Amino acid sequence: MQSRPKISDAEWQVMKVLWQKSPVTANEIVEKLTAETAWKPKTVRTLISRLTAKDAIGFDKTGRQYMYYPVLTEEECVRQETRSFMTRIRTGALKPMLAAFLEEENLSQEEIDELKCILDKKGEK
Amino acid sequence: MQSRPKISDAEWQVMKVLWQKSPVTANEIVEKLTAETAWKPKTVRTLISRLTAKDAIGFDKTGRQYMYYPVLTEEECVRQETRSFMTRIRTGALKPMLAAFLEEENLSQEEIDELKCILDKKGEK
DNA sequence: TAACAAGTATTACAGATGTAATCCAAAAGT
DNA sequence: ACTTTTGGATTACATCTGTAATACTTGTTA
Repeated sequence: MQSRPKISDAEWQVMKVLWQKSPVTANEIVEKLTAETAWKPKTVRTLISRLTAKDAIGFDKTGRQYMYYPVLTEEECVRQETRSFMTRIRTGALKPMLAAFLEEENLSQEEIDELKCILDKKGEK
Repeated sequence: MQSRPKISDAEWQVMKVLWQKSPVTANEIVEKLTAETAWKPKTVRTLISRLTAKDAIGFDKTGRQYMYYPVLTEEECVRQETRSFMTRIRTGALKPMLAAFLEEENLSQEEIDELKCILDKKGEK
């Protein structure tokens, strides 16, 4: 069971590692994250455990070590986050919110063009 | 003290009420929110208390009732949320994320046009 | 002025989260 | 085979959140 388990901030870090490359051992995850963050190895282990408990990631036991892989895709999770972000932010008018959002981001010219392209497609449909 | 207190999901609902209109009495907030949500009046009171504790909102005591008003502006809060949303989501490439983001939203034609307008302005500058 | 009503403040309590440490079992080395 | 190591499972614990209920104060009313 797990329609849409909530992934916490810290857990997201682990998901991101697995989305980049999988399957990997717990140790590989630990190495990456202890390098990027200030977490102790045990902390990362805890996050991994919680994610498996939530069925957000899975593993195959190949001998002593487990090989972890993501169960939830990055797509779904981004979608999920987007939804909760939007409901949180939105007061009614979408525009001021998105304006602030876009202001906040330092978009490159290419990114801007790509976004316009996406919007065009949505527009004509 | 409060550089950037974290506003929880439930607390955001209260902030949104105050951003729409302020100052208001606790009762007005309670009425709005018990109508929109399934919360009991006491629950809303708790949220109000926590927000004052965080200095996210303030009040003037006029007699026995307090008049509440937001201390943090909607702008700052949206910016804040945007930032944490982006750092959470972002793996490196902005595009796939924003694509999913825009896909997810059901934008009206007008909204699409407005966004393109915002993008244009960013683009030319 | 005493009792009441209406707001505010305090307390409650379970589950999520951040951040680990300790315990246990099996693999690996001696 | 016994001990050491190592990785996974269990336990820890404070804070934050969701969701309220109870207690306390002080205007208001009889």
